[in-house]
Amino acid sequence: MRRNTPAQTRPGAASTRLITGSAGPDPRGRRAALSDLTQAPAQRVVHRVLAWYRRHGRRDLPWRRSDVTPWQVLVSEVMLQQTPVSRVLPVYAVWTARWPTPQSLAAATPADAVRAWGRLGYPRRALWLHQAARAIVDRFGGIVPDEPGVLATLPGIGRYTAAAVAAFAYRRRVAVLDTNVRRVLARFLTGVPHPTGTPRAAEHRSLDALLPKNADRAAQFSVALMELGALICTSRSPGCARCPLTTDCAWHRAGRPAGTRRPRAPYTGSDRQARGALLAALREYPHPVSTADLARAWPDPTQRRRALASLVSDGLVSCAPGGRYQLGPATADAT
DNA sequence: TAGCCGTGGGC
DNA sequence: TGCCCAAGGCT
Repeated sequence: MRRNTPAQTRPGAASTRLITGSAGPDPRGRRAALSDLTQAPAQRVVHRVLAWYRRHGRRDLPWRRSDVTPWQVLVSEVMLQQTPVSRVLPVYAVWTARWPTPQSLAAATPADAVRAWGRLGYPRRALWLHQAARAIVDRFGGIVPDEPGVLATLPGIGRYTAAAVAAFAYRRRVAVLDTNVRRVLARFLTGVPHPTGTPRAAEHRSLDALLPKNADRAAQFSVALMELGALICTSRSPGCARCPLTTDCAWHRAGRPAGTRRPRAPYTGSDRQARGALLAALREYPHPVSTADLARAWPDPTQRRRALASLVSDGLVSCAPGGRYQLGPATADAT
């Protein structure tokens, strides 16, 4: 298998080095390349990315407007997890109009949240957001926390989302390492086209080293880097000709080698598809649904039972009177 | 850590 | 037409 060519390192080069990918021996015996940024100091990278963003990258997205609240930023970040911007926009508009504060969502039922989630995908996020709203009300007086470590204690808020909320809602100087940023840095610094697995500590260190000292500028840089990955340095068809970092990019220098990626499990016929079909049937009606309706949504009885059981286990579905099923978890006072 | 968890648009 | 992908998180 072909290995990527490290960026050229000149002897006696200066000390500005950023490390990315897996530093040290990796499981397959590869040593990560060290990219010498002498020819492209961190400041120049930051400057180029910010200049590109100001001229070409800036999209008018509702969660980027100056009047957004931390709560709205949090909602947008959860919705954007593994979900394209274009599909988030309409659901975000509905959610933020209906539940503009943590208090308002906390006062709703989990079933309302799941129903309003529609077909965004990964519907457990609706439950998590609802639980997060209640936690924010109960534990933080209705104020969205501004510390990444505290944010990450909320359901559905992991390291990325916590950093994003802290940086974008509170202008905290926090490295925001999402899949776009990982791809940009991996390609630029080490020539790896598709970083895989959980982000490594070395990747966080590389991003920290790049991050401007000024908190506001750091947040701008994070948005710009994410945008660069989303619009130019894309996974499938990168627009290197339009990229402000091409001339110093290790991956570009190496001739853009293909790299390898992990195969993903088939979706058609999977339990995931079955769950989705059952949830779609449950969303279709405002009232509890009969087992016959669910059978029409997913005919295979064994898989239907399994999928339904997992949905109930997740709290996305619960039993209703008359052997029917409804959206949302069983309520504590239902008995 | 790997497997699991939705959905629909684009190529 | 399928395959690939999109601002992850949880167990």
